[in-house]
Amino acid sequence: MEKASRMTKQRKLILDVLRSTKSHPTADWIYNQVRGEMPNISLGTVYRNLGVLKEKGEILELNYGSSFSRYDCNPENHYHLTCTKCERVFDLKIPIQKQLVKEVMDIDGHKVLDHRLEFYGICKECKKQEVN
Amino acid sequence: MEKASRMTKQRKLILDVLRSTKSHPTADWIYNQVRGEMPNISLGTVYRNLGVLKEKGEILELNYGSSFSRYDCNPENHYHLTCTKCERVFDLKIPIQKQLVKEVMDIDGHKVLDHRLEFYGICKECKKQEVN
DNA sequence: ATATTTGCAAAATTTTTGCTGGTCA
DNA sequence: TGACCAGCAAAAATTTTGCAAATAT
Repeated sequence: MEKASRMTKQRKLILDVLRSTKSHPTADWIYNQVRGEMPNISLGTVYRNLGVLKEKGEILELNYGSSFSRYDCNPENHYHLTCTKCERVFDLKIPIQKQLVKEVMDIDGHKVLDHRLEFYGICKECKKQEVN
Repeated sequence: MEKASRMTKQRKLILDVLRSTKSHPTADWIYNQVRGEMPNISLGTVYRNLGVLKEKGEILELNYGSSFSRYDCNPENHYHLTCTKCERVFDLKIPIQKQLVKEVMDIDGHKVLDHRLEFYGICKECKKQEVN
């Protein structure tokens, strides 16, 4: 059975901060935000709580294409585009591609439990500023 | 214009080691393999060369779903399945999903230059050993 | 009451970098 | 010959962990 867990002030604050932004922040960014409200919180606590929240399925850890993780308050699988110009990560509206899972099972014979799809390119906003 | 680059003994050996395996090894694994042949090579050199080879488009760096990178001697985009049981990474045969790129451009309005698709699950071999 | 969590600091892990001398083309 | 590269070792960057005190339920 699942381990008990408490909703401490720290954990709640971390979750609130993550839910209050549309960006996909790093642990360090979250740490700095949270410190505004709770100056003595430690970075270790932030990491531990992000880990717990991830285990409970309340958030996602994104560690794609860089040496550090970003976190996402939306635990449902969805896809992202990382802008190579401004480095921001955007949620995409395109639907989950369920047929891919079937395809991998049929063609490659593995049992698929999960998948991640990440795009890289120039975001809508940076595109406007591009000279042709 | 592009920077010149030399095929040093070290760089060649690193590339050969990477090309000789179907696994998707870490820098440290490559380092240890290469040391068998060239005991004085340094880990820094391995990292530097993997970086150069990646820049030249000869290999891929895979940094998805873990805290460290793996490397792939096949520089063409292709998809992987990471087995959550044996931790191995498998190349998949399913074709590149070009329509996804168009979908992201049409639905989300970003300019897509590249994409990565990673699957997680139980590989063909581990599946056999599973009890039902 | 007590299992869980915190803050702190130290350590672990993975990767990068400065420097000086060596080497490929 | 001269830009590029190697080895070494130290540092950087990110994340994890041990411990004693505090806290949520």
